[in-house]
Amino acid sequence: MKFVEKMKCLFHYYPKNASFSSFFNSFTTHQLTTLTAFPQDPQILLITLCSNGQLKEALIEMAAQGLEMKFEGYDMLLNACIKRRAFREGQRVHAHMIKSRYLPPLYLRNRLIIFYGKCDRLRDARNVLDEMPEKNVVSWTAMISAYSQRGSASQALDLFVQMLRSVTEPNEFTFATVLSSCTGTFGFELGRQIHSLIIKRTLDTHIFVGSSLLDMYAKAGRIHEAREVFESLPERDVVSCTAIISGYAQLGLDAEALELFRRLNLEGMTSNYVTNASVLTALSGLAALDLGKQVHNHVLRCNLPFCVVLQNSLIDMYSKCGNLIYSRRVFDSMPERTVISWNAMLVGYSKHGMGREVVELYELMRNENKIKPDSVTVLGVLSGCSHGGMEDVGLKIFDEMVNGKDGVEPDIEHYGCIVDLLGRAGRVEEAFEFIKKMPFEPTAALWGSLLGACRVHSNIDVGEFVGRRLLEIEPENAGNYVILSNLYASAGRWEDVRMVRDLMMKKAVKKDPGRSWIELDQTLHSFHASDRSHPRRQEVFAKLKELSIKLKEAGYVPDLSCVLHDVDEEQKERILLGHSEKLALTFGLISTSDRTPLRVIKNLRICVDCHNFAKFVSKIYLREVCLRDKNRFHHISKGICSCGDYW
DNA sequence: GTAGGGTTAG
Repeated sequence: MKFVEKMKCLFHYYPKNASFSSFFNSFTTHQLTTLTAFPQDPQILLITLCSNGQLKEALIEMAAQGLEMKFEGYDMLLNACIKRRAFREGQRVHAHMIKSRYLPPLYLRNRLIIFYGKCDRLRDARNVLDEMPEKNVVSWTAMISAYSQRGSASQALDLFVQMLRSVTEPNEFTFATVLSSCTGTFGFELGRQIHSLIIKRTLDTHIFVGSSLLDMYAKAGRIHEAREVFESLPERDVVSCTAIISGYAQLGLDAEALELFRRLNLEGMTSNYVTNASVLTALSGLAALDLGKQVHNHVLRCNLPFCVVLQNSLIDMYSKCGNLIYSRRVFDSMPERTVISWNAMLVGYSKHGMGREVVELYELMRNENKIKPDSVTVLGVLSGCSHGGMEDVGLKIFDEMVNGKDGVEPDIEHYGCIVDLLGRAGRVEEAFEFIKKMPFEPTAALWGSLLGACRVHSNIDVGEFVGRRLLEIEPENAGNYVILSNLYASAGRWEDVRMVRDLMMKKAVKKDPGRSWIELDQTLHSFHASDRSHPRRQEVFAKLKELSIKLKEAGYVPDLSCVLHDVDEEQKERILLGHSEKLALTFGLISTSDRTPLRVIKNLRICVDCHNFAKFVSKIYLREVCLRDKNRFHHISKGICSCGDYW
């Protein structure tokens, strides 16, 4: 009894504006259990019930206490509801306050905002804020945070601006929160102004504010500014390090992300699952399978919590490194999956041209009926049907989507998949009609996909129309000129071939430099066209010469139409032989033992000649070649490619 | 009491 008396005394003197829950959390479970064994002060009973997680009983007690309910009781109840995200229960507590005409102090109103925010009830949270006779920095920040975490960036920014006009000054919590909503053109402009404000208050080296700031710059594509903020931080922690690594990775600066990850590890950075998920994104981009496996091992060894996000990253990494068996193994082992897990697996099959597996998995997803498909799901399925030669299934799924069966709103990308699908199947005219009837303005990418189909199926009428249209709306894209010129060449229209080439020279079209690479023993060997920088370049070029002769004897004919430079044939052949994917492939041949499969990655689409070259290599040297280009995987074996020569 | 980084697609 002594203990109970002592506690009652403590309650009495406990400061009224302080959190009661924190006071009570300092008691051990044993002490709390002891308490329940004694005749109760109603207030103590309520507190004990909340601490034991007996929310239902606590609500009954609240009803019984009626007008006697006090600050401490409400505080405990709300605290329990926030912890458990118990919306209905919390709502009853709020209703009880109103019914008893209890006027909650500022602190409790703030707790209500936090409670509603965590339960996704933004409208309710906002009502509490709007009805407050006075607000402090916590009230504003809690509401801004609620908006920002629910993805309502513009509302978060609006409220922040409103706060600046009020008497309350933002603090480091507010800045760290609001910066995470500074995305898009407008958000970024405001973010810059906030940055100046932060500098004025010498808050720019605050670790929370700083990481939020650097993340904002990175997401706006300003990686140098992000790096500057990162370097100016007086101390670093796992979040700021992860923010900068993921900044690089998300911009496709995979090598830089990896480099930084390695350096920070050497400096003693502790990584967590977010860091590892981010570095896996970079490794996916690089197709660095050995390094990816290393991260996987590391995660297992360190007993990092194996959360869905990390597993999703692993699925994606293995699939982008060409190892779908491993992807599926991770997928199958997951106790819980999100829509992203399904999407990553579906997109994996799709990029490998495995249409049947895509459709099977999609059916499994729908039969399980646990996770709802989203826009990316359908995109993966449609493109999987297209790449996997399952036109009818794809069209059926698209129809269902348009009729609202999936609950997914079709957008221009989905229409693009159908254009691709029809074009691939040789139904070029139909694809053309489909575009004309779309409820969207066709994009350059969409016309581009139709132009590709026109070339493969030699449809000069549609192709000429589409090609000229494309040169108008996207004159800087070299790829369009190449395809149109190929199309004219296939029809023997040499005048037009010359015209397209001249036009291309005149418009000074810059082409993305092609790059290919191959991973050997955890090292990436990268090549660009006619690259002479690799330490083993002489061996590579010697082998390439040998290959050229050997392959020609076997029937390989260089496709000179892939070279648009106005040079003689001999030189064209030399240019063609210097393509980066041929260099990487040749390097793989001389650096690995017989029959080892070769995995080559190219940053752009593979050219027709290199594709053909790889097919001959696979046949003559009995090698399996797995080639990842910008669009998809090519599994080449015994002279045959999984893409069916259409990509 | 309020705070920063993450996974698919493009």
